[in-house]
Amino acid sequence: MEYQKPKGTADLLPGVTNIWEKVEGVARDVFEQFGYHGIRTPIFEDYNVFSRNVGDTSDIVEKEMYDFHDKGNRHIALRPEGTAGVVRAYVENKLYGPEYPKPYKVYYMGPMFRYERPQSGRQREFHQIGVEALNNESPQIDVEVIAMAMTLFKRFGVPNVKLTINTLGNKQVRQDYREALINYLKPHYEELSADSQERLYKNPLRVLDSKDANDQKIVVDAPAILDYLDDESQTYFDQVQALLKELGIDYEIDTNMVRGLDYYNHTIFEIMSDSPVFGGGYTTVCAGGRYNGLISQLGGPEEGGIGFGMGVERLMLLLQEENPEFAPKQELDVFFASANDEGDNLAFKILNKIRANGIVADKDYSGVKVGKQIKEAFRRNAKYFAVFGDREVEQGQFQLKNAETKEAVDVNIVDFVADPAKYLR
RNA sequence: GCGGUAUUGGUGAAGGUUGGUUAACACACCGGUUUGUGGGUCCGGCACGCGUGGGUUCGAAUCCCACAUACCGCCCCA
Repeated sequence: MEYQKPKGTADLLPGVTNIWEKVEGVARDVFEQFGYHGIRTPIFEDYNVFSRNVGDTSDIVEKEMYDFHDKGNRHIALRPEGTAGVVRAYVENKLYGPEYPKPYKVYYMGPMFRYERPQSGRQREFHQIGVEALNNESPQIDVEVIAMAMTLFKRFGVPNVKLTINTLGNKQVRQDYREALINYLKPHYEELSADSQERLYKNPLRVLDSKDANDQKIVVDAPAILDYLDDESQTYFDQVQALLKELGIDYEIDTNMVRGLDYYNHTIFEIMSDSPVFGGGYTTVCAGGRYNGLISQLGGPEEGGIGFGMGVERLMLLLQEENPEFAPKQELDVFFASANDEGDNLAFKILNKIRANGIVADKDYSGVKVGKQIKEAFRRNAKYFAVFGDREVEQGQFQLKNAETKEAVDVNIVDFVADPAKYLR
């Protein structure tokens, strides 16, 4: 093989693109229903848009960013996530102005890039569907965003997912808690796994969701963030929970749930699946949270925001397992076969006429024998197939056959072109 | 970034430990049997090559090295 695709990328071919397109279509419908509209921001941004805002304690910035210097010596990075670019666009276009709706609600879907070791459901070029609700600090919006994500999974036909929420509190809370956690873990330093020892000062919250069994034992008695919430943060979290209950949305609180990106605070949530495709245990397919402070950090006003991102590749795995019938089969209304040149020319002309009526139609272009052409009709899932042979064409007709019932009728060409749908039910 | 397993036609793959003449078998596909109506039968065709590049050898899919990619685990994350 002379050329192969770059590591961690994928070719999506017909047969799977129909599933992707259906997923995107369903997502769009749901988002629009909730008042969100599409936004498309660049796939690459100034390196600092991500490095200074996504967070420099996260590996995403430290070692997973796809960055380079362009011919003008600008430091560019392929976007590793969606939020920073959207917020940058929000600020740059002054979408916080009085003439714009508040909150400003957008959605996006597209490729993201992280330089990491590929595994099932994770690639270097991967895709996310995400939403952002900017310019708000209302628990109602938190719950709306969560409800929207849950609705999405319902519409995808995979209702067996688990919602987990937590709060990180405001900036001060986060700081206090971080300190308390370090103080708790310090005496256990020698017992911690090597990974966790490293995490202790860099990002102590990460120790909480360590997979190491011994770490987990230590963490059981660690202080919980809920004990460090101030009144404001506590009230906010209580309101979010109350609203979730009002909408009848089931959830769990996981005080050990943390976030890979630095900009989060207050409400964070994940939607997880324990589908066997993920090889046992829960895997996150959708994650989001609030990021008050990010907008001002990027040069905008002091406003809050909240959003989520969904990994499309993981969603595809889930869909394939839990709802394989999700995407419609590709099929034809009618396929034209012909026995001679005259019939073939006739078929070509009729084909292009009835397509204008919205009929999904195709014909043979290889000139093989009629029998082969008809075989092709079945292979393509045609509902009907038409045969243009000597006998029929002479009489201004063709034979139309229902592929399922095998019922065959001779159809007058003029009548057929006038109202093809009548014959193709 | 670290560790492990793998890579043979359109597909599933046998073969590699014991290097040696035509790379097994099956499916799919193509042609014929059938100048006109899908799946049946029978006949025939279908890898000058075994991820890529080197090396060892009289000779390599088989042994050695490097690289690439895929998959699994860690890190991390959606």
